[in-house]
Amino acid sequence: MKEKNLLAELAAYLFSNSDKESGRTPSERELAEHFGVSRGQIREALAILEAMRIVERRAKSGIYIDTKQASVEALALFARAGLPLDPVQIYETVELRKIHEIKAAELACSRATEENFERLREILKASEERIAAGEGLAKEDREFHLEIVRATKNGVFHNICSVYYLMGEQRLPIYFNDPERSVRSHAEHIQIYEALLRRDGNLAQALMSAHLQGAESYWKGIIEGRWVEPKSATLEKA
Amino acid sequence: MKEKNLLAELAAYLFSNSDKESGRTPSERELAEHFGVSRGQIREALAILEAMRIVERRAKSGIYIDTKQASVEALALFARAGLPLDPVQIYETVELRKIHEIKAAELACSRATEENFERLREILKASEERIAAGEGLAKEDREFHLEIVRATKNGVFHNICSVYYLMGEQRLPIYFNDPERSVRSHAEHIQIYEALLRRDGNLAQALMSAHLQGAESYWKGIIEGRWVEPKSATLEKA
DNA sequence: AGACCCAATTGGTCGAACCAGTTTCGATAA
DNA sequence: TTATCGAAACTGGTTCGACCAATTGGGTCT
Repeated sequence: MKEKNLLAELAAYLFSNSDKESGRTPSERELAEHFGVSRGQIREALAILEAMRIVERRAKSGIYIDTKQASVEALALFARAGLPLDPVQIYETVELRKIHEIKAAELACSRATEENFERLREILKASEERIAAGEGLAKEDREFHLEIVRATKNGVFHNICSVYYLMGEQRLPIYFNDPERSVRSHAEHIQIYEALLRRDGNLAQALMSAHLQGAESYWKGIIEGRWVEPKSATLEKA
Repeated sequence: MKEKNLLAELAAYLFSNSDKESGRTPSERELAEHFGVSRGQIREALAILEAMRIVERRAKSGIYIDTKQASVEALALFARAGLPLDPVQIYETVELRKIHEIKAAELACSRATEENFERLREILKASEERIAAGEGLAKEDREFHLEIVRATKNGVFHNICSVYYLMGEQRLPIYFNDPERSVRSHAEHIQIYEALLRRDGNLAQALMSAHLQGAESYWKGIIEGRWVEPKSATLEKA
């Protein structure tokens, strides 16, 4: 088994192998030896981690990590890398989604073009097929919601959403494990699509709000006690 | 004069010195020679640029840049590095701010703690002093708005806002060049603060909405023709 | 004109070396 | 015993040179 993702492994290693007091981590040379790669490789990964504000490299001193705070970029990275996320942070992203998407639905009503509607139809069709096959629709759900953001024609908006949507990526499949949930979501998506098509801003907002309420309650329930571990068993209770 | 920020210079260089068709940039060895640094240095910078999705390194082929799209992380980086931002993107961030902060004001009404109010008072006091000194309040403005987001107690929300607030950082001083604008902003900040203190969510929302409308109109005016260049004269007309 | 082949180029990786501050720890002095 | 000081080990920062294998591009042969 080759190490596909040095970045993720390194980040995880640094988190667990750092001095709890100072945050000081093993040296570049030690890390290089531990991972069986050259120092250059380690430095490249550390440069990225530093740019993401995850670690701080102090010349002639050492590498320091602040385990208490994680930046957005860090969260996005972790999602990409498949590292576990704090359930509280997941809930927070859902709350943020609500803020974004309710407004996005309204804006999309006045700005969506035929291209957007075309994409939405494609996504809904794919969703239908997936449900017919008895599968959950994690991927299609994300695409549907992102396309609505895209329809606002605000590039920065879309970029930001793309980044933090990745955060929920690994948890989404669990949410859609329940087939009934997929069916209900799909039905709501269709309603939202129709509201957009009718350019009915108020209705679209209301539908989106109700649609997201489900997910919010779900995650809220999880952080309030009944936390279910998906696959990996190496998650701290935080 | 030493090159303080290789990353920014490299990014700028790659943008201008890439093949318009394929997006292919000079090789690592050429870049190293051009900037007078070792290949390792270039590779480190390229690793960051790649993590930020600004460039793509294809093994045994070359480095490619997609000048058409820039990710959020790229925007944040550019803001940090002091590179010019597309005025359209600035307007888009202002629109996004409206979405975020109106809701943030509402949430803050129910979640703000004494610590938040304390900070807000400090910021308002600093604003007053700055205005009394006849200066614009760029920094205090950002701090005021960020503190409200912080009062929502949603860490992810705060992180994301911190990131893209950096984008407007360089333009903000221009906005507040007009002393009258600083005075008006400050007065509105006080109103918002009082609404938060009274926990009046509806009022806080309304005030925030009106407050941000000014900035939105301002930037909208700029992207619609009358674009004023601040200091640097090396901005492409895009 | 088209198919083919080979040599130059390129990113990926490694290791050794040197520099100049920082840490660490043991020896020395109080 | 405790505090202080100094030297050695360690650390990140940076450079150079080398090798690999796949891609690329130009030239050649058919």
